[in-house]
Order: sequence, then structure tokens, then C-alpha cells
Amino acid sequence: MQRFLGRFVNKLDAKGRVSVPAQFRDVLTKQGLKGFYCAPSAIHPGLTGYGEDFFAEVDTKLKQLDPYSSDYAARATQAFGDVDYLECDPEGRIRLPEHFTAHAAIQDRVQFVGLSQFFELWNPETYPAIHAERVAELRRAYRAGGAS
Amino acid sequence: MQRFLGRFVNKLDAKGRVSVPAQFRDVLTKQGLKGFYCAPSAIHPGLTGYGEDFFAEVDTKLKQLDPYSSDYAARATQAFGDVDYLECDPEGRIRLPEHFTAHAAIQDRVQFVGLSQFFELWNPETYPAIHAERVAELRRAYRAGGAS
DNA sequence: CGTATTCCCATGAATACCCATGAGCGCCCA
DNA sequence: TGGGCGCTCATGGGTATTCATGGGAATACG
Repeated sequence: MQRFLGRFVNKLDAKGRVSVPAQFRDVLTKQGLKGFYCAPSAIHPGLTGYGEDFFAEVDTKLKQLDPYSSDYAARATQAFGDVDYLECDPEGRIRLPEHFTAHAAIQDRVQFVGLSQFFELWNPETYPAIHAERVAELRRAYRAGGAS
Repeated sequence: MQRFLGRFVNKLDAKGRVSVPAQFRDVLTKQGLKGFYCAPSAIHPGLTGYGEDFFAEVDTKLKQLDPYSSDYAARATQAFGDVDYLECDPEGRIRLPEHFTAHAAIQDRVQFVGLSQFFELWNPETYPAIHAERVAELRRAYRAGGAS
């Protein structure tokens, strides 16, 4: 398995720890990581997680910019400044910092959603609405294009 | 980890000392340093910190310019002028010289922001506005049709 | 000789490590 | 094909370390 796939709900314990789904851990391991990069979504109350492959791509692109330009500052702030590397403990859990749980309104459970290159983390109660919204958008797009 | 990532706020004590975030220290250690190079930003009330690697990057780029041009002088000044090497004490703290704290209007706390190749130091009260400004710039870039 | 800086030790809180448990699943064998 | 066995995985909690911070003492500097 080399893509993040599937949906999982795991428990956030009293110490702020969550088990990363074993399938996701496998993918990360193959990218040489013991954890993942995590960032708040700019538009949704959710978090994005990704591995070295995706991250390195962004890194490489940004390195081609002038590091003193405001363009670099703006992009790097989002790509790196708001990002944390979350490393798994020996049991395969990560600790979600408080500012992340706050952004996603996560309390005692975490919804993982695999989206191939990366995955998302949601409050399990928030996610269904987001999912429905995305499906609806898909339908609109199909209708506009005449497909079924 | 080999990049400066994430945000941290540490306290500046009565002696002018601040703890460098442990994650940043790790990166610097891997570059063979016990501290970091620090320079005031030319345009913002903030400071820039970086290790050996970034020096090399900038050096390489500068070598592609005409060393007698005013462009070279300007960029070299930005990169290497006004720079101090701040070495950590045994506890991992550095002492911020007065002209640096003055430039960044830093008083009793320091906001560290990792931007991959280097990081920034701000007054924690100043930074949110800068952050917002950068996010706004990103949005403009997206709207203008910029790729990611 | 006074001031500034660095070293050293102390402390509490936050964090990571270690071990233990039990449920779920697949596998194997009869 | 049904039952049982073993393994992996998610989870809990106790304990050791790390980390940020504070302050006193020793050292360097002018």
C-alpha cells in the first residue's frame, strides 16, 4: 500500500494521543517517516496530514523562489509556519497539539480520511456534512458537464 | 527533522536570554552548530535566524550575479550584513543583543516561526498581523490565477 | 573595581517511553 | 466448513526524561 486510503475513527485519550491507522503508518514508513506533517486547513475546520513525498515537492518548489521575497514569506508561512511534524510513539500514536484540536473542534475522537497523496483529520461529527457537501459539488460538476 | 517547522513562543528573561525551541536546536546541531546566525529583516520588524545550510544556498545564488552590481551588494548585505552568530548556553538559550530586540520590538516573549530553510523571530503581538497579511497575499495570488 | 556575561544547579511541567490489556481479525488445521 | 489459536492493533496508565525557566555564583571585560 502506498496511498492513504480508507476511513478510520480512533480515540483521543486524556493525554491528547491518537493512534494513527496502521495502514497509514505503513505508507509513512515507506516514505522514511515515523510520523507525518500536519497543517490546519485554510478553509475548513479540519487538518491535513501528509508524508515526505508530498512535503518534499512543496519544499522543492519554494526553494526556487527568492527566499527574501514577500511571495516566499507568504507561501512558506502557510507551508511551514503553520505546520508541525508529529512523530509517532512506539505504539504508533501521535500527540495532537492543542491548537490543532481547537481548529478542527476535535474532542475525544478523530476521523481519518485517506485521499491518496495525503489524508485529513476531522471531528467525526463534523465530517459527514463536509462529505455531503463534496458529493453535492461532484453532482453539480457532472450535471454541468452533461455526464451522469 | 531537518527543517525548521512550526511556531513556538518562549520567554525572554531578565538577562535577555531565550530558549531556542528544542526542535530548532536539533536542526542546527545537524548542521554542526551550537547556535544560529541572526539578522534583522530589512523590511519588517522581525529577525531572521538560520544555520550553515542556508548560507550555502544563498552563496550559490549570489555567485550567479555580477559581484560589482548594486543588486549583488544589496542582496549580500541582506544575507550577510548585520549578522550576529548567537551561541546557545548549556541549557539551549541564546542571548538576544539589544539592537535585535529593539528592531523587533521584543520585550518579554519571543515568537519563533519555522520557514523550512530558516526561521523568524517576532514580537508575539506583532506576528499575528504579519501572518494575516501573508495569508491575504496568498489569497490574492490564488485569485490572480497563480499555481500552487 | 564595577559591570556584563557565562556557567552551573535547581525546579516544575510537559512530554515521551515502557509495559500491560483486551478486542478483533485472519490463519490454520482438523 | 467450523472452531480454535495467535497475531496485530487500538487503548490505558505509570514512570522516566526532556524541556523551558529561574536564580546564584564564578568569570571575563573594560
